[in-house]
Amino acid sequence: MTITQLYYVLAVAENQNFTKAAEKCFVTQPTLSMQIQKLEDELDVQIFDRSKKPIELTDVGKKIVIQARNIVNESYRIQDIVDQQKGFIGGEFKLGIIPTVMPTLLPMFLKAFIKKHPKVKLKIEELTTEEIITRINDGHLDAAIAATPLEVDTIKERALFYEPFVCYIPQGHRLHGKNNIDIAHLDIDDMLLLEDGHCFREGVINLCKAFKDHTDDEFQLESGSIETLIKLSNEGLGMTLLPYLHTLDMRENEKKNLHYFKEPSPAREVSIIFHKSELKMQIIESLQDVIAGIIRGAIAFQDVKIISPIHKK
Amino acid sequence: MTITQLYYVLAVAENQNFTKAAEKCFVTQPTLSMQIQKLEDELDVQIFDRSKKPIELTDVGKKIVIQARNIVNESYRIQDIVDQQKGFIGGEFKLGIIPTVMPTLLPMFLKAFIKKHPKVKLKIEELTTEEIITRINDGHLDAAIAATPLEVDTIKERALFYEPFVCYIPQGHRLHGKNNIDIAHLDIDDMLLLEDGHCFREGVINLCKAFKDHTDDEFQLESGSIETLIKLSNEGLGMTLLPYLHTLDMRENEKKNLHYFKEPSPAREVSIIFHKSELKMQIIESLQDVIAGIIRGAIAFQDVKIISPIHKK
DNA sequence: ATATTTTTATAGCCTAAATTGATTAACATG
DNA sequence: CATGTTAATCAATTTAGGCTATAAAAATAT
Repeated sequence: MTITQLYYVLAVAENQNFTKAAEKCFVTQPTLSMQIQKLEDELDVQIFDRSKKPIELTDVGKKIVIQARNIVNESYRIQDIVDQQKGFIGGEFKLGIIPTVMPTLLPMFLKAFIKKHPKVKLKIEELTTEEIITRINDGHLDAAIAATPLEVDTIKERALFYEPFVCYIPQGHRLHGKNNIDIAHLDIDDMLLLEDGHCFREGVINLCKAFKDHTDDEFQLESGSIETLIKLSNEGLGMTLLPYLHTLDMRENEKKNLHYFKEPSPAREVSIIFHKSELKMQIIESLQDVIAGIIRGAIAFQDVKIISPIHKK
Repeated sequence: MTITQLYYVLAVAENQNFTKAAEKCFVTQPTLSMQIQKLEDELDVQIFDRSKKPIELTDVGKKIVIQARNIVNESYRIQDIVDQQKGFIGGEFKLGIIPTVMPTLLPMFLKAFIKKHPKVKLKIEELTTEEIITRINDGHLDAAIAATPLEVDTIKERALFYEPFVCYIPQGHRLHGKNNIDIAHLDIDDMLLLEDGHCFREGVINLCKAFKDHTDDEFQLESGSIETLIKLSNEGLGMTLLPYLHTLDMRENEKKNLHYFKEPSPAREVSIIFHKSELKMQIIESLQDVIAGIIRGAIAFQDVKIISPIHKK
């Protein structure tokens, strides 16, 4: 058994296809076929059920894949140990960011981070929380920035900052003009929400539900971006909630529609998250430092109440 | 990097010698030299400091060895998964047993276990607790039977039974004839003890210390076996404590000298212990079942007070 | 039902890597 | 200084991994 063989198994299991997996591994398909057969012979067990199309894992195969993932990850850590010893911070680093954090936070820290670590090849992807969790678990992401707590036991979290929710209430709305909004005043029915899949949406729903038990899940107006949300709100279609950082670079005439919650303001916890195996931990910690340093000053709310970003049934 | 290379590194680290390590791996010394050099080249770091005699690990080397141990162990688990799937219970199984448990417990379960699992090649070694911990950690033991709790975070414990301490008090001793001995009556100064390194000794000391603060560590009479302890006691050199199972097959005239503690009787917890990686878990669980089944009935004390087997400073 | 496409397995070949035996170099020890 | 021990080096051999080409099997289209 070799680490390479295990790596091939992972590739085939992921792609459910020898040919595609071979491309990902930069070898030819016969190479994969043979190495996997060799491993199956050695263990004297079928890992893949080749009678199914697309190809499937057998029951043992599934367990072997989990273990293979472990071993391959742990093998990466040896290079990690060496890098750490040498103080070398570099290589590819794949970071996921949720859509509602991406446009505001990324410009704040990206330059500083690249300057600090020119040898790190940052690859940033905008992904939903769900996609992030999958990719951290299968090793396709080294870390991510997401709203927490997530309660996923394979993933560790380190809080970066607490970002308050701010009300955007257009003129003519019943709450317009009021400041120090109380959570109890919110009504999910005149609240514009992001599309399904955004954890900020879940946060808002959780917040509203905290005071009113609302089982009807059919929200009428939904949008894919916060910018659109603001425009829809301006059209008089309802109020909406914005993450605090989004309110910093708004036009002056729109800023007039911002209304803050009375403290403790509801807020989301934004964290850097990563697999519990703690691979590339130096880079993660450095990124954490950079963001924490930049955010300090930008957000200065004292007392916040953290809203869960996950949908509870 | 290959699993084989990591295995070679472990062998050299353990033996501090390429030639001996090569023998253990069933390859020639140049093979080891070359493979380890190759790994060092690939990682671009020295794992061994070859200027020292005997050869030593570098600082990174030490960390790499820990990680290599992980990876090699995890790779064994793949075969474990396959075996488990097939319901195959077999292969080599290395079990350590502490000296004060060995002679009484081993005869009780050995036959039954061998009969239940004829394909398992049992290798049993009598070892002190300290040796057992080292060998479980470095993978030279699959499991062991020892007094617990040990508080070693790499090792898991499963209690098998609670074995009460029984007083052996020769005629003429101040406590002779009394039954329902109270712990408070014990005096470490007229207590015969096992040699250093036996955890039963530590247990007895902890027990005596519980009531009298005794800092003088110079015990006069010490012995390497419980049999000798009894003989010394018969010579009028003091009383001693015996593990309950030892009292079952004593001669009748010696049984007269046994005095039980009043409940809750002090007792040692005897457990099957194994590395947290839980390799060969089917065998371990089966062994646990066999021993638990046999001991049931042999020990029927209701209320016991567990004495720690470790020396606390 | 047949042709076409897609996908995996097989075979033969080549190259690179692992291993060995023999030898050398370095070092410690009597 | 000689001797024994131990790791490194070198050339030779074996083994294993990978490639190209091709066959076989299965799915899809005609």
